[in-house]
Amino acid sequence: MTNSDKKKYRLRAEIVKAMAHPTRLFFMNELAKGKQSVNALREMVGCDISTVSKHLSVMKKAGIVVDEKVGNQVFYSLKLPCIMSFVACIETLIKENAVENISCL
Amino acid sequence: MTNSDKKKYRLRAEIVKAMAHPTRLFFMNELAKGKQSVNALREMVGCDISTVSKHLSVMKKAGIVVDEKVGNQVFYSLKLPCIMSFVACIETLIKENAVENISCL
DNA sequence: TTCCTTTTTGGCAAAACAGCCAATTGATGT
DNA sequence: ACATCAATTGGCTGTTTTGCCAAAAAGGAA
Repeated sequence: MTNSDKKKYRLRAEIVKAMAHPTRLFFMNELAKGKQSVNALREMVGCDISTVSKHLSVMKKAGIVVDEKVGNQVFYSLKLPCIMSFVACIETLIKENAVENISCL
Repeated sequence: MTNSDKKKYRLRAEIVKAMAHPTRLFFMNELAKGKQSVNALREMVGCDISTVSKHLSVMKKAGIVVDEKVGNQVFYSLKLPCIMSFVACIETLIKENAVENISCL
């Protein structure tokens, strides 16, 4: 594995890691429907606003979402909708796994 | 967020987490080309065989890979090739981000 | 059986992550 | 200026993850 390969996989991992959390996957789902303020997202998940803000900052740093200030508040939106096709694939995998579990009974 | 929603996102996160590591993303790439033994993968990445085995076991538990015993050794292969289309999407995102960084100079 | 090869498991210490509170920053209005 | 609302940041603790070594399984060959 070359050095630039290592960099490549580290870069990919940074993005995948930024999705690897239930709350952040939920945000992706909501933001795919349209932009939302930090507080609106907070209300949906019910945890501390600082926690929400930190989740969003991780996603922003990875380039998954973009933020936009409107007056007092900050709206986040999904940067690349193609990201959601990946979620569809994950769902396929979940269904596959479920079928397998059933056949193992 | 309903209870079954929470479960849904936890389930998704489990799979995404199993990909969220440079070494594991590299393995996905290699296994997409064809099955490989644990030791062959170890030689590619250069870390301890126990580390490799644990990475693979995480991926297997998540349903990303399947294993197959052949005599002495164990071969792993990618379960759902569709997973790799997600990597393509990540690459798009990386390129997008790179372009943005350039325009910020 | 004994030896050798391949892989998995247990255990441990270092590093990274999650989520809360408190304090701060930023924008708006009085 | 002051108060208020929205969001971010710092700091802290508890949890999870990583990656190594050593030990144990699991096969195959002598």
